[in-house]
Amino acid sequence: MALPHRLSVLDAGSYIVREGDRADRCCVLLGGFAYRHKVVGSGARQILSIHIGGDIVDLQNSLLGHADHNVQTMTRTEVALIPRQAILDLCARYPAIAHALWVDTLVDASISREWIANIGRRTARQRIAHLFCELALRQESAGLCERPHYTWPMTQEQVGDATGLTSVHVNRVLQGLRADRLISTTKSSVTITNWDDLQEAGDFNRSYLHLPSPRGAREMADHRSWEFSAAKSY
Amino acid sequence: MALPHRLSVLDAGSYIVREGDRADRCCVLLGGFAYRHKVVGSGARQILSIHIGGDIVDLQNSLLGHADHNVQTMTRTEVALIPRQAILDLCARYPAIAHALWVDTLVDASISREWIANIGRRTARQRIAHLFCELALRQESAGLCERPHYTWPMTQEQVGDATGLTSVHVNRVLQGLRADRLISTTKSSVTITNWDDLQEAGDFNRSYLHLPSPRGAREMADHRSWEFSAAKSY
DNA sequence: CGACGTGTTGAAGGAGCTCAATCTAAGTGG
DNA sequence: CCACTTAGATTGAGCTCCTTCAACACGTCG
Repeated sequence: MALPHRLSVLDAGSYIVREGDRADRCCVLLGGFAYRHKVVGSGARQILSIHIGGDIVDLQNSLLGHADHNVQTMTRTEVALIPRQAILDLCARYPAIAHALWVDTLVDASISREWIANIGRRTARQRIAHLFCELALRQESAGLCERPHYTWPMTQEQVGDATGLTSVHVNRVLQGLRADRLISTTKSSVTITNWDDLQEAGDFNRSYLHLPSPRGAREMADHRSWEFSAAKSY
Repeated sequence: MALPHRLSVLDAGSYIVREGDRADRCCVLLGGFAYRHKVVGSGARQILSIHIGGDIVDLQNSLLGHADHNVQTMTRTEVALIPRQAILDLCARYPAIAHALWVDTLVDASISREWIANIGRRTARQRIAHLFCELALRQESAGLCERPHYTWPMTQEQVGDATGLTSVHVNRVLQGLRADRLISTTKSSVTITNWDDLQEAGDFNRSYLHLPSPRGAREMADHRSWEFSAAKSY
């Protein structure tokens, strides 16, 4: 909050960044949901990632200079817009923060890789179940929801655009998941009735999210050793 | 070369990193080709990215602490292995290098995003044509090849694993591309007979690669301004 | 109340898959 | 230098998962 920033509330469907934009500010999602997407030549849309409160949605664009994809809100959202230069200065002044932000973008990249595998090599049912697991676990880990109830902001068409399917097929697969009592849905929420089976159905393994876990303690130690080295240098 | 490192020559098919490994060193590809991949529950493999001489193939893993995917050589390669801590120290001492490496991983992430769109929303023919364009352009830009002849280290099965297709279907699509005189292939090379048409066939737009271009001068200026800010802080 | 966004359903078709056989070229050992 | 092996490329036939197109249902909101 000490950084210069501007708070803003956006309606669902607003564009935060458009492909090709020169990125002069960086957007942090304070509440609500947003997603990144690209539009291919045929006009079809591919959703690249989904973002929840707390996510930095376009640090990538800020650092690369111009946006290579769109960022759009999925629900009404509250965002903080931070000038690009403020982020750069912050990173220059506090190497440990730079490191933390770097790691944040690396986790983001890890999620992208999992999505490549998800879309490239899994069945429609697996892809959709996997998406449910990911979003639920991330919300839970961010302290936004509690097992087994989660916010589900996506339309079936958006699920299709995220998984490389059509909305019609998504509808049929969802019926299957409901019939098998893995999930139950309302307008804008999901209940994961059976976590174990849903994970199994989605071939889901949380490790790619790099969330804190029993192994967290060791990673923490690593980071500390890095700060130490940094301190040595000055 | 001033960093501590160990040079090594690896046969085709060697694993550089395995999923789950604790990453204590970072691998730079000096020559040859390598690829990242994941294996999903069904046993199918998805290739996540392809790497050429000069690429840093597992900076991500080094910084995240443990590998979330495999890295394997595609041809005989020469690599330099650098201790993880040496990279961290280097970053702590020279913020501008840290920034450059960060940007390198961001470009990597941008390529992953394009792959998501490629696999999720393009036809088999588009996906494969797109892959040809990407690899050719990256080789050219790295000064490894000259238009219109490129090294092509991939088997048809690997092309399938990269594009989410089967090798049988890749074979048929390749026949189509050859018949349309977009490419011609030998054992381990491609000639792109018609760049314009291949780009068109692959719905390819180079911007996601963030290569130097007419707009490069301006980006350079941005980086310099960042260094200035960094200098100010000390 | 009508319009619109979203979810649901049916029927038909096709892009890409599976399985299995065959072909080719480049080793490899004797 | 040749028989043998093997990895990869090629081909055919049948099938299926998912798409396409089109209609309809339902709730919300101005």
